[in-house]
Amino acid sequence: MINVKKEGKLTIRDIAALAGVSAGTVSRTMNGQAGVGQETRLRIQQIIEEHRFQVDPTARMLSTGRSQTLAVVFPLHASEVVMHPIYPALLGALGDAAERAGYDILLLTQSAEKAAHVVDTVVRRRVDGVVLPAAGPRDPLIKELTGIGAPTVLIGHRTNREGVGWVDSDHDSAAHDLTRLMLDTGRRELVLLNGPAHVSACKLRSAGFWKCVKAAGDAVTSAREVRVPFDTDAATAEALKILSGPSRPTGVVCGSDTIAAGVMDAAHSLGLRVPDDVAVTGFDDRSFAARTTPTLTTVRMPLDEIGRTAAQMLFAMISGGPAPRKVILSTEIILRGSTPAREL
Amino acid sequence: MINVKKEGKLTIRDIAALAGVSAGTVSRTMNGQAGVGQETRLRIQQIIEEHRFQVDPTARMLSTGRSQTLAVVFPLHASEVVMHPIYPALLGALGDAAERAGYDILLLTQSAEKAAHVVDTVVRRRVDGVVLPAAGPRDPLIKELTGIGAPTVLIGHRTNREGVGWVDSDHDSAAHDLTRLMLDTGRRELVLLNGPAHVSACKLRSAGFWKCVKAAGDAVTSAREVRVPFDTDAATAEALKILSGPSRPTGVVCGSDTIAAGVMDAAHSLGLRVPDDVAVTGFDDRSFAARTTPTLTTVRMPLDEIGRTAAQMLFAMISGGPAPRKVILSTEIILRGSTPAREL
DNA sequence: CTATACAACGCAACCGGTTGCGTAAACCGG
DNA sequence: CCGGTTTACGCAACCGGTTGCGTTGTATAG
Repeated sequence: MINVKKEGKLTIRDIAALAGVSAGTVSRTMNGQAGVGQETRLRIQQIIEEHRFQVDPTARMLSTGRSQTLAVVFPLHASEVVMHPIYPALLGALGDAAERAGYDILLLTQSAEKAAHVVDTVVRRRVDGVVLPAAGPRDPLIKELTGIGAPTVLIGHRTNREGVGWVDSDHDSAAHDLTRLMLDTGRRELVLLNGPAHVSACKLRSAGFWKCVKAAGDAVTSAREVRVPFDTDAATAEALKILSGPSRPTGVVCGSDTIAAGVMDAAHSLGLRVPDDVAVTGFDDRSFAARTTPTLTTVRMPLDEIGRTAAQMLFAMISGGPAPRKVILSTEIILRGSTPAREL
Repeated sequence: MINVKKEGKLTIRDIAALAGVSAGTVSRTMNGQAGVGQETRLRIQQIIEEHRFQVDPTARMLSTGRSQTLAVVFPLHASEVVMHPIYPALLGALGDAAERAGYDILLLTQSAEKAAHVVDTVVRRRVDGVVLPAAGPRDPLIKELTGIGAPTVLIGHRTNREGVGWVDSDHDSAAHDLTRLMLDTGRRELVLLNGPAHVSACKLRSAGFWKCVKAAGDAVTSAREVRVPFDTDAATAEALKILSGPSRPTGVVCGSDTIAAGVMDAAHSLGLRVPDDVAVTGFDDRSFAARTTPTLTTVRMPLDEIGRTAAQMLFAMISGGPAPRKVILSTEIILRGSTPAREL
C-alpha cells in the first residue's frame, strides 16, 4: 500500500556495496559489535550518515526476535476505568520516553479477562516489554506474561511476584498528609470515605489515614472508615447518612474526587457549609476538582514521572541490567477551597 | 527475550509437511488465493485449525509490506490538547474496531510539528493506515502521509484534500440546536462566546449559531460573537466585560465547557443567577460539566461512533474499496441546570 | 624463523512467510 | 484418440537484516 520512494529504499547490502564490504560487516558496525576494523567502521558510519540509511525494523525483528516495541494494555469496555483521565497523561509520558529510546508503543485492549489475545500479540509481534496500567494484582495476564518471559511492569498496583516490576504513587503518605491537614486545621471528628476494599490504592490510603490517626492520639475525637464504590451518587447516599447521623464528622477524607463530589453534594443538601461545617478532600485531581463549589482539595499523582519510570524500568528489564523493580513516587497535595486555610 | 514455548513455534513449513504439501500451497490456502484444490484446501485448513497455527505477522510483514497495523498520531507535550478527555474514548473505540478486524494499533507521538519521525515510522513499520485525531487541517503531516500513499483519516477536521478521509461531529447542527434552545426558553439577547477562530470546529459552531439567529428573525433582540481561548480564566475575564456591559445577554452559548465554566464564574461574581438571569451552555460534556453549580447543559460528541467510523473508513481505504470518505455524525444535547427547563 | 593467536572480514544459512514461474496431470472439444 | 487449455501444486527466489563459522592477513610469542 505504502509507496516508498524508490531512492529511499536503501538496504544494508546497498550500503555494503558502497563501502566495499559485506552486509555482515555493516550489520556489525551498526550494532556496535566487535570484529570490525576502526577504519572500516568509520567509513561505513560515514556512508550510513550520508545516505540517511535506517535499518528496516521489520527485517531486524524477523531475524532477532526483538522489535523495539512496548505494549500498553488497557481493559476494553471497562469505560469507567479507561475513561479515567490518568491514562492520557500516562500514555503521553510513556510515549515520550519510548520515542526517546527508539521504541514504539503498541496499544492493546484486553477484552473481558481474556488474556489469550494479549499474550498472543505480545509473542507474535515480538513485543519487548509490557505495561499494565489497569490490571488488578490478581489478573491472570500477569502470570501469563511472566510465564513467557515478557518483561512486565504494573502501574498502580504492587506485587511481590518475581520478575514483575511496578511503579505506584505513595497513596499511604498522601492519605496521611491529608489527614494531618484535617487535624492541623482543627478537625477532630474524622471519616475516611474510601473506595472499594479490593482496590489496592484504597488499602494503602486506609493505612495512611489510620497511621496518622493513631499517631495523633487525643488530637482526634473520633475516626472511622466507610467504603463506597467510586461513584458520586453512591457517595452522596452514604454521606447523607454519615453527615446527618450522630457524631457528625468535621472532616471527610475521600478515596477519590468522585466520592468527594458526592460528599459535597450531600453536605449542601443538608445545609452544611464546606469547609466551615465539614472539610472535604479528594484524590486524583480530576478536572472537575477545580470547578466544584467550593473547589476541591485533592491529591495529584505524578503521572508524568510514573510513565517515565515505567518505561525506564522496562528498558532495564529488557537489557537484563539491574534496576529498581519497585518504585513508589510521591504525590502532591493541591490545596483548594474544600479545606480551611491552615489556621494559626 | 520472549521465550516462545517450543511446541508452539509452528511455521508454515511445518504445516506443509503435516499436510504433505509445500509451504506455498499452505500460504495460498490461508490467504484464500486460487490455485489450491478443494480437497487439499480442506485438509490444510483442518490441520491449521487443529494445531492452532497462526501466521507470524512479522514475516508476513517483511514479504508483503503490509502489517495489519493502524497508527494513531498524537501531538506531544501539547498537554492541553492531549489531556482532552475525548482521546481515551476515541482510542477505546478505535482499538475495539481494530482488534475486531485483526489490526493492532501503534501509538505515535508527533513532536513539535516535525512530521519526519512519524512518516518514518509509518514507512518503516509498514503501517497500513493512519488516524490523526488532533492534527490541524494545515498540518504538513497530512500532505506527507498522502504523499507516500498512506491511507489517512482525520478526526475533528474537514478537508477537501484528495485521498484523505475525515469524520467529524456535526458542530453546526449542535450549535444551531443550542441556540434554538435559548430562543425556545425565552432568551432573546444572545452571545456566542466561541473558541479560537483557527479551530475548525469553532467555525462550524459559529455558522450554526448564526444560521439559527438569522432564521429566528425578530425572536432575537441582539446577537454577537466573541472569541476567546479555550481557557477558563480568559473566558471569565471576557465574560465579566460582556455581562457587566450594556445590553447584557440572557443567553450565552459557549464554544467549550471550559469557556462555559468561566462564564458561570463571572456570572456568580457579578451576582447574576444561572440560568435565571443568564443561561449558559457548553460543548464537549467534560466530566466537570455535571459538577458545576449549576450543572452545565452541553453537547456530547459521539466518540464511540467516531472511533468506529474512522477505523472502518481506514479499512475501506486500505482495501481500495469504495466508501464514504467524509462523515458527519450527529451529537447529543445534554440538558442540565444551566439552561431553564423548557417553558410552556 | 616458524608456530600460534588474534583481528578483520566474507560467505551463506538462517528468520517465516509470499509469489512468479515451470511442470505434470486432468480436462476439454473435435 | 490427440493437441490444447486449464488446474494443482512444487520450486526457489525473494523481503532485509543477523550471525556462526571459515578464511585470510598480521602481530606476537617461542
